[in-house]
Amino acid sequence: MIVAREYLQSFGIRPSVQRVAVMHYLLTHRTHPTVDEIYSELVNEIPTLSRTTVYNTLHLLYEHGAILALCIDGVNTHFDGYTSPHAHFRCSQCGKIYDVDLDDVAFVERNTPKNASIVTDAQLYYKGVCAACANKSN
Amino acid sequence: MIVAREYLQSFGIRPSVQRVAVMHYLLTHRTHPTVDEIYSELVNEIPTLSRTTVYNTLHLLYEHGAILALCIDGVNTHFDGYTSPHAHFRCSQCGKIYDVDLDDVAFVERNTPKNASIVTDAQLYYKGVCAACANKSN
DNA sequence: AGTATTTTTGTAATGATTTCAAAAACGAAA
DNA sequence: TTTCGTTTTTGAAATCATTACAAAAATACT
Repeated sequence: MIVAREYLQSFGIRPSVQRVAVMHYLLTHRTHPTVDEIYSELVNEIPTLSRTTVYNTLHLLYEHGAILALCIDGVNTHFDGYTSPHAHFRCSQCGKIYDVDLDDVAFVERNTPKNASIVTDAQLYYKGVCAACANKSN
Repeated sequence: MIVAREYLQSFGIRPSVQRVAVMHYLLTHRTHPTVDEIYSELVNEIPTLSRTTVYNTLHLLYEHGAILALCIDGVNTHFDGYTSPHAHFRCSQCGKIYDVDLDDVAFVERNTPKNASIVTDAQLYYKGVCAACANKSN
């Protein structure tokens, strides 16, 4: 948790118990969880935790650039504590979201829209069926 | 409308009045509209049109690969009748979604996830503030 | 025409997210 | 450490996009 606390402070975010817990969860779980997945886990260690606080916190972290927000399945927003440039792949069968390495990390930046005055975010995602699910259904 | 009708048939989609109207709208409006924007326009020419039909139709068109579905603002799904490889840029100020050309169209395909058995869709999007909005607020 | 199939429609339900105001926690100053 | 102002958290209620569903309408087939 010490890491999460300092990480938050490096973004100028006050490290409340709830914020540290959310940030810590994202730094230690590379599963791209939803609000509800985060809430359901953390409410065990913080019984008074409110879903709204999780929403508020994720919003705050996102605004400060401390986490990524993935709009990929059209239903839930998924969150990622790993902010280095990479893409995502969502399996429509199992719903898992995988990280995808890029052969040319500068590509996204190089193609920044010409009419953009500020760019705050860029995401590349793939959808399909993962190898694990393809094997199962054979 | 003749173009939309034939376009649908080329995907093996039965060209009902409603489907042709939706497809025609997307082929003639490069604005990445939402379900509601499409519905509100088309209900003028098809007074009995139902929102559910627009949902059904867009779903069908998407499943057949006739249109793109953009999950970019976390609230509404936006649709695009222009399916050639390109990225998108959403201005968080005005909400407009712009098309973005890519300097290397093969990039996305080249970085297809290694653990993907099937890839059905790939999207690259940017978020930020467009030049038009940046000028206004100065 | 008559029947089976597909498509459309409208209403009701679902469920993620936001709103909002009160309560609690925190920080600074004395 | 008390007090006061500010920030944060909380929970209930509201919002709103999307889905479920079953009846009605349109279409295809014989």
